Amino acid sequence: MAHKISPAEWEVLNVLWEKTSATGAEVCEALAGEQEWHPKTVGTFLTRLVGKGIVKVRREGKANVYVPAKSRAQCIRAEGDSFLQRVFRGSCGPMLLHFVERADLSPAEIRELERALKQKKNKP
Amino acid sequence: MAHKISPAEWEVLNVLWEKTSATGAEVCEALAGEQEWHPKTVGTFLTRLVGKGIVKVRREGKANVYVPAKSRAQCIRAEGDSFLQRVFRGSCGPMLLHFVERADLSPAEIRELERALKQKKNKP
DNA sequence: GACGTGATCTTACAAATGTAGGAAGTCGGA
DNA sequence: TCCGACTTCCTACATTTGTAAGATCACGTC
Repeated sequence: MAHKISPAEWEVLNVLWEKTSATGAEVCEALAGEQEWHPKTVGTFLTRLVGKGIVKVRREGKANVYVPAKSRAQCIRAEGDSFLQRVFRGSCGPMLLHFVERADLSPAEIRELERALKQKKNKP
Repeated sequence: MAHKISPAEWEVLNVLWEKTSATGAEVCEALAGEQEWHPKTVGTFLTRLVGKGIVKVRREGKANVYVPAKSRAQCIRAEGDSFLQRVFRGSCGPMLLHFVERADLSPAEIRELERALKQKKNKP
């Protein structure tokens, strides 16, 4: 948990988790349109992620293949906790209320949330 | 929206919003126990916040009084959006689900959330 | 086996962030 | 009025982050 993940690194990581593994060029391509990053810039982020122990690298032919070393859920948990602490001083209720009021949710998502809440109510 | 609020600045801002206004020493005191910051460090954060236009300063006697220039809600919205984008790629549903499942909610909070969801359902 | 083409590794640098030290201004008292 | 105790203002410095250039290395081809 030591190292923090920067916003740019999150972008890269999201691609990696989605594809389960990728080369630098692949990451770059996947981000095209969203983030116009120079391949070398992406390379830096990947190297840094490896340095932080969040991504592992393996050589395959002439290119490196990067694969996440930590699960998405794990990182989300840490980042979510820190966000909650920072912005809402740890109060979950108000935070959820804020997002629910602001969110753009499909009926299906609303139903699922209601289910989750009901479940929460039943087991203390 | 130009300037970003750093984690340390959030701590300071939270105090300011809570007290509606405070001197450097007061902020420092309010944070004692949570964050062991040197008064000069807190001073730097306050000055930077003023520089970013998020806080206004007014002289009162021998000390400066700092008062937020932006509403808490305004800053929370920006930070929430950025968090949502960065970590959940903008998908509100999964984000909410994550927090609901992980949250520690009182029955009252759960009821309020359910109410908010119901309201959401009724007006698309 | 030399060469061009990509990809990686090493290095750089500016802006932001965390953390203060030192100089200098200001108010309450001796 | 001069002192001491606080405060603030200016300055500093190490890290982290965003953004890449230059050097180098590996592969397929001639």
